[in-house]
Amino acid sequence: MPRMPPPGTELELLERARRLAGKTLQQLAGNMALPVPTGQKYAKGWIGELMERCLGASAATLPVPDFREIQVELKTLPINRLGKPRESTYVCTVPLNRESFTTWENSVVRKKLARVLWVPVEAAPDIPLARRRIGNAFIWSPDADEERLLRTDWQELMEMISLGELDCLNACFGEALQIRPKAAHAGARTPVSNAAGESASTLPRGFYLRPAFTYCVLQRYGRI
DNA sequence: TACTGATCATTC
DNA sequence: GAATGATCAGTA
Repeated sequence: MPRMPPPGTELELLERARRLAGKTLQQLAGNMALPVPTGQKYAKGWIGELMERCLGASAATLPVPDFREIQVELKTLPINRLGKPRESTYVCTVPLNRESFTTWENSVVRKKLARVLWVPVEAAPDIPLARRRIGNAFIWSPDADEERLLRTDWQELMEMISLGELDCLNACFGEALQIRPKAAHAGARTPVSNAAGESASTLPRGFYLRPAFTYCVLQRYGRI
């Protein structure tokens, strides 16, 4: 499987990403000698994996930043014809064990979002996967307002979990950050410690950034 | 049309 | 089974 070596610096990563701007997924896959999937229902995550290979991400499947050498996380962002994100952005799984409860400063969400390479990708439903183009990538860190928003949401959501209110926690909570199921199917279960400290099991959840938040990031930093 | 809850592929 | 990468699809 072809894969670029990891970038040594942020600048090198950014230059690599910028060279991909305007290219189609077909062109990129062709360079890497990979087939473009047919049928988008079965291609979830393919664009992300393609970009990892093209840019030299090194930490696939590990709960650490994609570019571990320079501590940068890679996120592709599907953009519709209006330049708005078409989907929410998955951040990480939600810790449900008391042992993993921590402060915002030490949270995985904050670590993952501290430094992100956003790669906008054209994603109108009527454009076939092969013809979708890569946009102008940029490296982002939350500014004071964004960080405050994320911290407030994170603290509210984690407080509900630590109070044992997981059952009434749905995707409606959180202004920028929300919690939604993150599982192979609705029957999946993961261990959870409840309010009484007893162990139980529940559907695995993930933290996601709402499209409205990533849209603001796009407007502050980027353009397609 | 946007949003929530559900789901799909791959890898370890 | 659980982590990664996400998008699908029903419905409000």
